[in-house]
Amino acid sequence: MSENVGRWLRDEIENSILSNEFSPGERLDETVLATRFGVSRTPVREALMQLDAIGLIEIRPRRGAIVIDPGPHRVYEMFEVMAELEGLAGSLAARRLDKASREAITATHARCEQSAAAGDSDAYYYDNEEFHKAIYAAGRSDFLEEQCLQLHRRLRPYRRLQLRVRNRLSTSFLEHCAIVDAIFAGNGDEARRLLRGHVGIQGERFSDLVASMAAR
Amino acid sequence: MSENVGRWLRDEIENSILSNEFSPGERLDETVLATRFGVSRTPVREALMQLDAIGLIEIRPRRGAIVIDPGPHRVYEMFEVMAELEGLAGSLAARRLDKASREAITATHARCEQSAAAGDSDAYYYDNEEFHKAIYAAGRSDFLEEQCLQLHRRLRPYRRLQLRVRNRLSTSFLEHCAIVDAIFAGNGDEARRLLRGHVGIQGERFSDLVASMAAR
DNA sequence: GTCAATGATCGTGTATACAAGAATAGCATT
DNA sequence: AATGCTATTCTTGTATACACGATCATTGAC
Repeated sequence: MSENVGRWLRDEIENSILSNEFSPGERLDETVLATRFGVSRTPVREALMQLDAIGLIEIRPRRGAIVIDPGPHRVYEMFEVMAELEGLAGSLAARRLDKASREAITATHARCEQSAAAGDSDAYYYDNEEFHKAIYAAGRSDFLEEQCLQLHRRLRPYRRLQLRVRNRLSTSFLEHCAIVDAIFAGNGDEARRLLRGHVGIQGERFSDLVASMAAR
Repeated sequence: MSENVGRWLRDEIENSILSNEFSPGERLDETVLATRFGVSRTPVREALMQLDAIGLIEIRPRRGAIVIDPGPHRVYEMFEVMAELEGLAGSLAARRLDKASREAITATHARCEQSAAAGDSDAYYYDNEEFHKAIYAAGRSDFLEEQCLQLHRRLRPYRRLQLRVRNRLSTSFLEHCAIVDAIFAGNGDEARRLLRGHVGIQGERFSDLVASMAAR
């Protein structure tokens, strides 16, 4: 638990939203949350204000807070931006790669290979996340890394859904291989291009996303 | 004034920070702010929590809030990301350009031409902002537009400093011309490339930035 | 029977009071 | 004289109380 209750609540509620415990459109009652977490309304309000500032919920004056529903189209737009940022991270990584980052990428890539070979979708989901985080870090831009992590967090539930699509696991891993090659070869433009394709949602994958979102 | 005091205060304090009325590192005393704005501490706290969530200030437990100082390096990183996002916006604009967006770009571009010709740096600063916003909107991605506007806001003071550099005004406008041409020609890749170059900070322009930041 | 208006109830918005921790200053001791 | 410890004060963190607005239900009129 964090040292101040407001921040702790923010993380707690944020996780609840991102793990779909609070569904989009659902109203978040301050007193209910307060009693549930055993605190007063004040820190709850502070947490909600922060989540509103981040854009996870919307506080309508005198009408309470509701969880924002991004909707398929907006999620698509978020993936579009995510692809761009990851592309930048990849190109920077290719240019600035140092020993530690190289090892981190190699290690996480190896773990992805194992879970992909085992066909373990849940394990791959986690390892894949670590792989991408290793690339963010390798870009050596604190701000970019933060932006990537933040967007990644918000898109996490949808990434998980994507992996459920048939054959996506092995395809994803093959793309990883090419990305690693490009980064290690110092080929920034290629790394950027590959990551954009890897993260972005094109063509039929958009309908896959919509379908899996509807199936929730 | 917004309908709820907390949000109004957030905007107010945010503007004060971005216009350098509160300098980086400065402590923001809750009671001082409360009396200054004629409200109680509660909405002040809510505003500060939100600014903390956005990343403009830092609240250290039991030690109060201070304005974050990005520092030259981090500002550089922010411009790097901004360049990438604007590049994406430009490429989308080239692909999806409709009549309204085309007219908006043409109009703001024309105003830039006037203020550039007049050598009016302040007017150009404003018109340039509108020009870029027109491109964000032309991309037809709500999420991307929001991200661009948010980053633009935070970089606003530094953009202003940049324009003070000698000859930057006419150079900037020439770059605008090429960007408009690329977008109107439907050449997304070219628009992306040009915007990246236009917004990003390369080579000596970084030292210009550092110098102007130190001169504040 | 349906629609509108008014009142009651519930929930948010702001203020204030109280508690706990951190910083600073003063005093004592080495 | 310098350093460390303690006490006081100031500021933040949390709770509670009160007020205003919104929504919903009930009643009355058309």
